[in-house]
Amino acid sequence: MARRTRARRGEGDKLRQEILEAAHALLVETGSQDAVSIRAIADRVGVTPPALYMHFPDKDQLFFELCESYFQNFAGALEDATRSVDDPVESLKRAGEAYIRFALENPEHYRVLFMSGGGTPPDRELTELAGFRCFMALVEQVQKAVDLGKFRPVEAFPTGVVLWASVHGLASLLITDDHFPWPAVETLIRNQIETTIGGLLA
Amino acid sequence: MARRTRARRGEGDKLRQEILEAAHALLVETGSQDAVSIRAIADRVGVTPPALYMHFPDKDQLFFELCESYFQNFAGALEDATRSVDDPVESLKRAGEAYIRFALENPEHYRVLFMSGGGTPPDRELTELAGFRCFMALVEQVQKAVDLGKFRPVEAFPTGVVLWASVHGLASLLITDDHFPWPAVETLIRNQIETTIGGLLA
DNA sequence: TGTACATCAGTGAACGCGCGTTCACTGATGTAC
DNA sequence: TGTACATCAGTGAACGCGCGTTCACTGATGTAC
Repeated sequence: MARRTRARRGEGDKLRQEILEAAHALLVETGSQDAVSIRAIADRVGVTPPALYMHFPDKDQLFFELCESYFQNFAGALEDATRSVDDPVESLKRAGEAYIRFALENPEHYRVLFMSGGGTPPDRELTELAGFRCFMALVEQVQKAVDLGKFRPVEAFPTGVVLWASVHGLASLLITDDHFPWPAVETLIRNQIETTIGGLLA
Repeated sequence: MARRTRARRGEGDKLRQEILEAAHALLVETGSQDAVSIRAIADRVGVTPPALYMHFPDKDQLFFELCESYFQNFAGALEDATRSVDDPVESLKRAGEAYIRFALENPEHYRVLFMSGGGTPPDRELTELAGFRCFMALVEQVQKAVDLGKFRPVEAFPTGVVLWASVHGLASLLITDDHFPWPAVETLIRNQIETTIGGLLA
């Protein structure tokens, strides 16, 4: 195990940051929160396991903070994709595309955020609250599309679920099934979004 | 730990069956293959852990057999739903509905079969081969719908992916997110299938 | 029918492993005089 | 400027745990004579 030079008085946050980065790297390598151990993180940073407890009360809290940052990335990606897009239908298409692309570019983040099932209690709350806000933005766009007469007069909330399920379905299948003979990803993304949106057009 | 009476000479299969049933029950309770230990299975059956090795070479093989039976149930449910349905569009709708219902009624089976990510090597092969056959049946129906002029002239294989992703998306979201304020499941299933199929109609 | 024996399903103890977390401690860093 | 001291980031050893798997064994079951 490589020794690291001890932090100066004010530099406690440096190790804290390194711990989060190491945890992130290991999560990417193993693909599962359970498979990343406190000991492995400490080893990666070059520190003994108890040192982590100077910065995090326990393992759950450590991963909770990691999730928090993942979710910010995710929400940011969606926002970037739809910023200054007025047409709600176009906005939904771009959000859907950005959603799937984020999942494919950050499969481990996506897995933790949306496919991890149980998860630890604090994680769940976070994902649910922040995720719910993202979802409601989607519902708003659906309502707008209905009001403008571009969509059939569907109920906005359940229709939001249809769209979410559609993009989540493609993203999670692609992440999970490595060996399936997938057609070109670009084609799949386009088909998925065009078909689903197409089913809603007036 | 409750003692069980030792099996008669020819009754080795009885314990074997009990082991599979206990493993299944524990999988349903914990929701994850990793969380079910050899020791817990043995305990549930009323036998010591090494006894399991009389019937299975290792833990992976045990769960592989479990998966195998799950997949038979799944494929059977799809077949039952589409038997003697001639119209390919109707067949696709029924298969989609049966798919989602199977997932919701057997969330642990579904999780193991389609959401478990890595999984053990033998499991993967099985799911991929048997799953691929189910998928190709779906693709056939799509092609038939195109040939009959009921669907737009889409490519059958990538369109099969759209349909699969759509039902998988709803099923896996419902299984994963217990706390989301889901509208009525019946509504969600209907919307998901009608919208996606609707996007393909000629 | 009665007894000696072979079979083999299941046992009990142990293996080495990695885990999250605790606790008393050390020793470089910074401070007060 | 030099020295004694307080701080506190990080250490080393240990805790109790559950895991999959192994191995020599036991003892009821069934068989051969």
